[in-house]
Amino acid sequence: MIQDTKQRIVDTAIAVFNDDQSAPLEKVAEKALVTRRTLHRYFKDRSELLTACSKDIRKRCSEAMAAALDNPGDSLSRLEQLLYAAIDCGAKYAFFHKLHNSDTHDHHSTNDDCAAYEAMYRRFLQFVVHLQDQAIVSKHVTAEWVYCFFSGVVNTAVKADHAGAVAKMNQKQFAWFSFSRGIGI
Amino acid sequence: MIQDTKQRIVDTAIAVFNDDQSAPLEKVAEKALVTRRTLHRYFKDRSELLTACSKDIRKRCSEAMAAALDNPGDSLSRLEQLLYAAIDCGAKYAFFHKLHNSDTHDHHSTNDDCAAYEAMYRRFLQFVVHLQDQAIVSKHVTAEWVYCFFSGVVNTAVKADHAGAVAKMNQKQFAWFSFSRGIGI
DNA sequence: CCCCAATGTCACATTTCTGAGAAATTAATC
DNA sequence: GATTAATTTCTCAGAAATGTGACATTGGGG
Repeated sequence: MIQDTKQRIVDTAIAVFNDDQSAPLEKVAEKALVTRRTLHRYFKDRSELLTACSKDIRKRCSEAMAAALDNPGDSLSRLEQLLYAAIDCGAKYAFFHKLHNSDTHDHHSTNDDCAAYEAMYRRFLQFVVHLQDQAIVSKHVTAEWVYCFFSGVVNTAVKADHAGAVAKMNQKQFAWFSFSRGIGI
Repeated sequence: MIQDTKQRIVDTAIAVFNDDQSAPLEKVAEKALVTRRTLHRYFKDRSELLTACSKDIRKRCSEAMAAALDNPGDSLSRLEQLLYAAIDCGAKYAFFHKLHNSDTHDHHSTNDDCAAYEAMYRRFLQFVVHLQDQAIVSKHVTAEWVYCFFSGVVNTAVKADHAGAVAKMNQKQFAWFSFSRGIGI
């Protein structure tokens, strides 16, 4: 039960901060259905909450991505699973990406969260290059672009779902359609 | 000169708010290379600045998109020009989209800005349906998804450029490659 | 029924953000 | 070089956000 509330606050905070970095904590508390006072019982201050978010993201998101890549099966279906995994992470994935690519963020490989992001990023690039060597992914685009595009499609899918612009059942189907073709598959 | 500063503040504000809605005005002023006091001389308060941003966006972005659609030439190249126009609008386009799709935003067709957004949105959908009828765009995806995807690709291209993840000369090329194929062209 | 852990309520000090006045400074124009 | 417009600097008061302490309330488990 205690973990329940704490986790709910973190999940809410990720969604809120992903949308608005400087949103007041009151907003997070409200959406998490607790008082600001309760929020502060679990997290001393804003930065501690941010840290918790970052850690949670690292754990869930990074692990989900790694799991998809570790999948048995051919490269192509691994790529597909990777996309689905990221979409399932939703705001978490979006925030993961945003956190480590913001102007203010100074990257330190010594920081566990940065290291995890970097590892995921590197592995992704490597995987794409591998797919390009197999002539599965087009060489008209760079691996860096494929990564950006991947993140973009995930964001699009998550937002479209949230806005109700696509039926739930179509979300992943459309995302994979556009992503796979968009990288020349 | 007076217009210079005012416009610079608006441009900066759009970029800053696009990244962080609740960013303090100090941040906007700093990036616009003026004092917060100067900012307040042009804009009474935050909401007036926001309004100015919204109007500026409507003007530049909406017009650029309309111009691309009014182009002579075949449908396909119009679509391509539309994408390039949106990418050229950069943060403005992103913010246009964000403003009118945020949870807090309550849409009123009577509001000029909302009306402009709605008009652009409708025209886009109509155009896509037209392309689908001509069998240029795949019918596997809905027009709504194509719109979301379009915005997503624009965002991706703008961010990738800003982050230096792609060479400037490749930005539009990659974006069109991924977008066009991503909708089944 | 009582206890205890989780949460809520309220009150408060502190900090940051906001908006505006007045005078000083800079820059361009004549 | 005097004049004027634009901007900065300094100041301040009020608003909003933040963080905390003391105490009340609630809702299971013993």
